[in-house]
Amino acid sequence: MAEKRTRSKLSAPTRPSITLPPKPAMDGLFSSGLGLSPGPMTLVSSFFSDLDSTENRSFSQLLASAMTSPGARLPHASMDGSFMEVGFKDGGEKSPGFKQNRPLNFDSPLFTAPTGLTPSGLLNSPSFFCLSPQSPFGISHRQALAQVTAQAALAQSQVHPQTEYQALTVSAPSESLIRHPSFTPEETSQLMPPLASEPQSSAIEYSEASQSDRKNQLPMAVDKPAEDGYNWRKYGQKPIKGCEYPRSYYKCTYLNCPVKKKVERSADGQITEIIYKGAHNHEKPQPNKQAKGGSDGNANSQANPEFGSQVAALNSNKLSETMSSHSILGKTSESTQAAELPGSSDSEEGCDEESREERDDDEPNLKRRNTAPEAAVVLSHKTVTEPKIIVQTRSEVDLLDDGYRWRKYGQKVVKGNPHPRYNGLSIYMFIYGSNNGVLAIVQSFE
DNA sequence: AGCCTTTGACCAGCG
DNA sequence: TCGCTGGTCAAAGGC
Repeated sequence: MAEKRTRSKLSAPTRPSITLPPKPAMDGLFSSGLGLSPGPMTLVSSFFSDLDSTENRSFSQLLASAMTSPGARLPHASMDGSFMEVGFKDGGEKSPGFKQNRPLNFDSPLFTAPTGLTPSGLLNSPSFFCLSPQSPFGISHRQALAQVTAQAALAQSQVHPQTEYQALTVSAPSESLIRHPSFTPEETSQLMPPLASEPQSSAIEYSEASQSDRKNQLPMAVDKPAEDGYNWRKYGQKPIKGCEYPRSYYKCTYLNCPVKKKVERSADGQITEIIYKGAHNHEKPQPNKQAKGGSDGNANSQANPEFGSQVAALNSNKLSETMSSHSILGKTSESTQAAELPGSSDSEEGCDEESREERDDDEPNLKRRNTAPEAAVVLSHKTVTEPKIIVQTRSEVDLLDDGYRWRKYGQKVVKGNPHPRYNGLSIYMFIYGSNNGVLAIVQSFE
């Protein structure tokens, strides 16, 4: 193959120079030295302002309407009141330059979120639309297990002093978690026992392991990736237009394992997105069987810039600063333009929160989460933004049928997505506990 | 020696 | 057809 290549073109493609293309104004916002990066739910709020360009509905209304949309049907359609316990403190602060920044009514107590982040930014974030609608992505079952474990540890930390929380945050995998369709509810619940009860062994294990890792990682190993339990080998990287850091490509090093992942970083070097593709066909390697370099799951992590940078960032930033949703950074204008903002047709029907709450009570089988979320964006007053994980599922049903509550609150059409029905990126809010939420971003394909 | 990252090149898809 | 971009390969070198 190499011969073939050498025979063909000799002219290497010109590497795109970083000439600062018209990046979304959001980027400027977040890198403008505000100090406090926007929180994930601010993204959400702005996203709805985009979705609904003709009406001035409140965020909760949008949530409610989206809730009843066909594409967002909840198999156990119900919402517990805890969802409403979370106050959305963002006053509708939006990113300048966003296409449509209609003010929203954020009086409705939906989320707690740091200010300055717009959901539109999330949806328009560079990485958000970098997904290829053609390839069937899917975070592997075991991968998700590992991530859930890690995220559980993170959640545990939320009840501890901030310093410890930060430490755990650093130790947590940079891959934040997302609801994964391959999880059975039983498995998930096993991993996520009630926070108030006994500590999660898995989480503790992870925490302990990562503590030792921290000792090695924090001071020096800036480039070390975080752990997801698997060994990865970097097989390529590509510069991203307008982004200082390239996108990196990793393969699972297990023999014949097809799993790959892409890692993208924001302009400040923090991981913005991790996209898994495929499912592992093997057990997660034992810690002592993982390649040296170790617990981070990236066997040879001596120079892995993506993960370590986040560690460094988390280590150097104050907690409030780490709340920034770097998952929205680094977007190129092109990829932003690649997505349109249709009025979410399935958000038309209204559905009030109260009725959902009632349904929730009628759905004893619906799992109620009191523990850490396992998704990309964790919302609470001690939220730390993790890089966004995007999972491509076969359809939204895969997500919605996993036994947990998901509320669809947004959808965007992805250009060229052939999926006849789910032709866009869907965003789900996972409802659990009292003051946390999980953001799941699903791209349908087929 | 083995496994990794780096890096330039190749290929396909798309507009 | 051309240029751009995403994804991948594989040689080279490092640890």
